[in-house]
Amino acid sequence: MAETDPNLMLPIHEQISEALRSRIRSGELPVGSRLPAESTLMEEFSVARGTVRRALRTLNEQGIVQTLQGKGTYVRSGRPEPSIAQTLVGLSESLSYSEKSLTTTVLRQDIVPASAYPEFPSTLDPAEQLLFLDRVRSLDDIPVARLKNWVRLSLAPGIDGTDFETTALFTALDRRATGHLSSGRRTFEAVLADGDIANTLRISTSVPLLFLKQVTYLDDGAVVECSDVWMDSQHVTVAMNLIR
Amino acid sequence: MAETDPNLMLPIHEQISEALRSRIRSGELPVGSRLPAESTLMEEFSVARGTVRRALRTLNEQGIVQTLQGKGTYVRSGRPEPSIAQTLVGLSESLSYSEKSLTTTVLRQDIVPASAYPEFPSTLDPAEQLLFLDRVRSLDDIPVARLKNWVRLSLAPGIDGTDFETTALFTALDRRATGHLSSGRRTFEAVLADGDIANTLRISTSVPLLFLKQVTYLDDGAVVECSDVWMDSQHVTVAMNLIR
DNA sequence: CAGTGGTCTAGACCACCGG
DNA sequence: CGGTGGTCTAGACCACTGC
Repeated sequence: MAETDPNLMLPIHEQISEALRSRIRSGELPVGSRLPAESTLMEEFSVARGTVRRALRTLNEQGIVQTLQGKGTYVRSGRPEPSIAQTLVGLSESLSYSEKSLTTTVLRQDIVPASAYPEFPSTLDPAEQLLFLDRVRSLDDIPVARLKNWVRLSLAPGIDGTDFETTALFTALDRRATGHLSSGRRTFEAVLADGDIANTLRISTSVPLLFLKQVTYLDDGAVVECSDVWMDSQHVTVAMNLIR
Repeated sequence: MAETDPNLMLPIHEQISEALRSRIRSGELPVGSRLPAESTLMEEFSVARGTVRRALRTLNEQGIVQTLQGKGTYVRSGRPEPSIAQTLVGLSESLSYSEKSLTTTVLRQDIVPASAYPEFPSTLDPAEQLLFLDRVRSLDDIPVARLKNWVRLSLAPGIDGTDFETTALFTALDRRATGHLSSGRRTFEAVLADGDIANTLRISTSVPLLFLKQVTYLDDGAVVECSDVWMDSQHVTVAMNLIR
């Protein structure tokens, strides 16, 4: 693997996976076709087998190819459209695939001490400042989701000046965070709406809601943000695509 | 790594990841603590570094630990919920990471014509045979999930002879399906239990349940199975890990 | 600086698949 | 059977972390 610009130096396994991705995009490796055997790729890229396998692992994890023992590695049939749940994106990024108009109303946007939210999923100095965001998302003017977010201001300085009616939280985080957003975790539960939630979603308290708890991590493992989301599944469904 | 029973022979890296999972469950490795360094684990298990890394990779993918360059591998905060959602696995595969005992009761196991389930997510000959499975999953004898599955017998011949109290559906599908399981799709909703569901889960009809609709595809894109799952989120939480 | 994980090599043996 | 991927070893060098 030649590499001309030292600034663009990427691990060899990433260069290989990108080269293969490119062949798949161009149609040189059509859907359903078999990739060259690992031994062939070793020779072609002049690397050890472990490096080829590391590259193929990435493509498998991305759902681009599927490796079958004793048979080979095959280009997957057409990639499913981006799903809301599989990669780390904000709710608005995923809902925006819909044709309906998405609007956001900010109910509260305050700076609070960490002691005001002891459930924050990592231990904080009680005096640390958090940005508290309380919003309602509507599709075609029907409220469908209530979102409460807590953001560590020390890890996203200046984010409190954002207009969150027009800017998605993830967009602001990408710009302001001291590190890169790296991973997240979501849990799903079913709950009944409490009075406050029911009011803003204009439903009764006996309606079951989809409740998501989310945590967003930076590269270094620090929790930069966490959120509670209640969704009315009569109006929005959470879907995800899965890879074996 | 000694291995006495050749029938139970598992790859060494899986034995190591299970050993570490067990230490985490038992509290020997508490939340937030650092795992032994890879070099230490090499000595302890008498394996090469690559094998240790393969084991840690599994735990990372399952969201149980988080590895940080130059620092170490840490036990993740939060309950170790099984991450059912990121890769295509059956419910039992994901719940089995819990320390509780998982049991399955089969309520019905019948062959029905496709006409009996018009909601099947692909167009079928009304006379085609489907295996209908109706099961209850319990953790420590508390019923936590009700599962209804419809499997196309023509794509998984002989699967109707399986004992589904001891064999997971995905295990049977892996063995019987005419192609490889390749992908799937899940949707999440919150619903109220109807009378029948409430009875089997021993809850009232006003309890909100997590409702999952799932579809499983083969390599060639054919729908081989679909299912409806109701889960009591007071007892089980669905979690997923997300990568940016 | 020492310790950690990330990458990479060059071999080896095995299990699975298909003809 | 030959070809494929799955596992595993025993090294090596490097980048990042924290003291």
